Amino acid sequence: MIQSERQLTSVYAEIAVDSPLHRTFTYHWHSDLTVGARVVVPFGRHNGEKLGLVLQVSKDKPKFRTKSILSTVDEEPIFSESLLRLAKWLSSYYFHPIGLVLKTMLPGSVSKKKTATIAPTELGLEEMTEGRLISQCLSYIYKNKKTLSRETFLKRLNQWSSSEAEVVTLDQLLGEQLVEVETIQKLSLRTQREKNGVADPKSSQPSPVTIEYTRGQRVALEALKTKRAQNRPFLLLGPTGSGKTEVYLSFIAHLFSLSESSQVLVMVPEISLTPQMSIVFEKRFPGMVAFVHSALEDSERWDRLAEVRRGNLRILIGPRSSVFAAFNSLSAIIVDEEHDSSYKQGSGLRYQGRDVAIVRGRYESIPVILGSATPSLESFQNARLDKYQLLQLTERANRLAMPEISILEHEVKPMISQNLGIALEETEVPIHPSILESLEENHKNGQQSMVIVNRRGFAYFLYSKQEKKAVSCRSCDVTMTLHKKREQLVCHYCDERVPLARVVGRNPNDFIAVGFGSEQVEEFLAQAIPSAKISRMDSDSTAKKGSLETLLSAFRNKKIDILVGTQMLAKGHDFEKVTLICLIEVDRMMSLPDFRAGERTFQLMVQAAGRAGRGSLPGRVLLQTGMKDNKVIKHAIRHDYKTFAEEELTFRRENFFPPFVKMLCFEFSSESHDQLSRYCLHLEVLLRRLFAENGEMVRQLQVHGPVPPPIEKVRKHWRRCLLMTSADVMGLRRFAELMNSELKKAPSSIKISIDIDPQTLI
DNA sequence: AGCACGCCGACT
DNA sequence: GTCGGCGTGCTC
Repeated sequence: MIQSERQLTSVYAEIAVDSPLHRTFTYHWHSDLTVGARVVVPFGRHNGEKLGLVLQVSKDKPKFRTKSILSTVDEEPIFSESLLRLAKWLSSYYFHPIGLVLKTMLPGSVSKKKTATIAPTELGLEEMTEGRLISQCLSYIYKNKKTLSRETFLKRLNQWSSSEAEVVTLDQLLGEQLVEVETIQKLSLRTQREKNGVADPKSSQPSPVTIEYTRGQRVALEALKTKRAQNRPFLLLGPTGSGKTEVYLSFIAHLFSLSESSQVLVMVPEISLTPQMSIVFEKRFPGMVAFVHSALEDSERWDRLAEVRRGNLRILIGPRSSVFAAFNSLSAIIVDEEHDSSYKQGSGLRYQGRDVAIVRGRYESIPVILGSATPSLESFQNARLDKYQLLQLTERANRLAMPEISILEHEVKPMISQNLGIALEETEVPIHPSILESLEENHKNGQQSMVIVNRRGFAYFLYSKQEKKAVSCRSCDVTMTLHKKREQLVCHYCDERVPLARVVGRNPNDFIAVGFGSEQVEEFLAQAIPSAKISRMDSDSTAKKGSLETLLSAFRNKKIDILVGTQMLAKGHDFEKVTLICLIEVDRMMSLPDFRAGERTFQLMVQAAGRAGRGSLPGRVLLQTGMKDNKVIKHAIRHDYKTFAEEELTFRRENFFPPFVKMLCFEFSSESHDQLSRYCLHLEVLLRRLFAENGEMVRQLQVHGPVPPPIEKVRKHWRRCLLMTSADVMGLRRFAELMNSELKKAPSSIKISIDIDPQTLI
């Protein structure tokens, strides 16, 4: 009877397992299963416990033998149907195993604890039956158990040793092979603590506001309200200060007025996750906002996301990973500063959060709004093609003119090549005298300034006159950056630190610090303008938890006169009192060997300029450059995004760059330079063969490489890149799939990863 | 990714 | 003779 009942209710489930395999597995279970819920399954020869996710349930018995699921975890699905669909899209689009995709989408769900257990060996078991002292010890420790955690084992060993006044050590027992150590992975899962189970959205209302909207804001809002169901993303193009945030807020309020339960996802760049952002939203939507960021503990993040999933919190503000959050009733996605590079994940599942947002919006039939003053050319082109609906804000909401950008030409000293052995002179910070003057004047007038330098540290590198070369990192093929205050040389790629004294030894005069970074500018300005309080904001000075907030509030409260920092400064912060922005050295950024160098420089300049004059006083921007005739710089100075974009698009079209072609990059890395270069030779043969065999597919395909990237070695791993571009998206994908299956045969010493739509070519 | 099986070099 | 290198294949 029981047997037949079991057979009646027995189900077979397609499970995505937490392992890097591009396939799913089938397990059985004795009662019904929920699609989208987590389960624990036995996996592999040793049936180790692994986390799985139910993708599909079927009553049909498969032809092969199946194992049974060990236990179910969630009663309610943790992934909705559309999120599962998104997971499958991610897996196929980014060539990433479905199990790992799901794991990435659910951060903090598993914490794998490795527990060491100690078990008696066969010899040990025999020994226990003997009467010797060591036998008594073993029997005492184990009593009736077969395995013990290392902890318990040691505790009992200690107890026995002290009571018997005989010391037996673990090493001794191991040495005599009476016991052995095993490590097992214990799966520990975070579950939903269902509070009442039912959604209980905070019944508070948006705070009433009276705002005088600009014409642009009114038009944009009207379009959002009337066309939100069109299933076409919006691109909200608006200069800094034109009131994009107000448009978001009003639109959200509108959505909330339509439905009591609707929720909104607001994606923001990692760096602008400052308290400021939360204050604006919290003020307008009190008690309705959940805020997640990378610094949160897993448990904290999990709890906040659970509140969103239940529908108790109605707005989620978070970085790129928040695009995976489960909602009770999601009704819109907003991607603020959509051009920002932090939307792209750099390792593992290398997704572009903005693109994923677009796909999710499509799957859930909800509007997606991309906002930026300087949209990515991909998005702008989509707007030109009417794939996105363009909404434009033209005037600044506070009626202030955009800050004027003035150029200060400075002599471009040729960058010293590290190995040429050219005699070097002591370098100094090449800050234009007028910049210094202006900073001083601005300070005297009681106003605040920012100086943006796009490199942290004190000096680019340390040059040894005697050896005629720069000090390099031993794990990476880059020079190490001098950090003077910490008296260290730091590798900005692997973070290795070497004390300065150890490098310089007894003859510091043999070394010259070349180039300058934020630290040196800070020091230089402190000397040049002693009356001003100068601080620095970069990833070094804000590494400690809470220090960013401290620095920001100090600056906002005018405890700091001049803030020196990296690009971090240019993004999103709204300081009312800043009236002068100095951009030092955008030239190097412009000269990077990447087709997006111009786009990035434009974005940095315009974003930085947008920081000035946000309050009642007009702002000013000083740009120090040796490239005053450069078109990108010219357009940036006039804040002329459209002309810049049109010209840049022409350049991209003519040179077969995105958005006119699709790009993907295979990355090969290995600790052995030899094996890597040998494998790359093999790759070339393989490529030639695949080209010969797939004429039609490769017609528009351009392959570059495999070549060593500009930085060939990182963390002791040598690298090669194989870049493929094509205007024929399907052809490119099919070829990549073909390549990918061939690459499965690669030796294990070669690590292979694929970057779809790479953002940097480095 | 792990993990085991399997086949060839330098050591007790 | 064996320990151990990493190539290869498998995971419901």
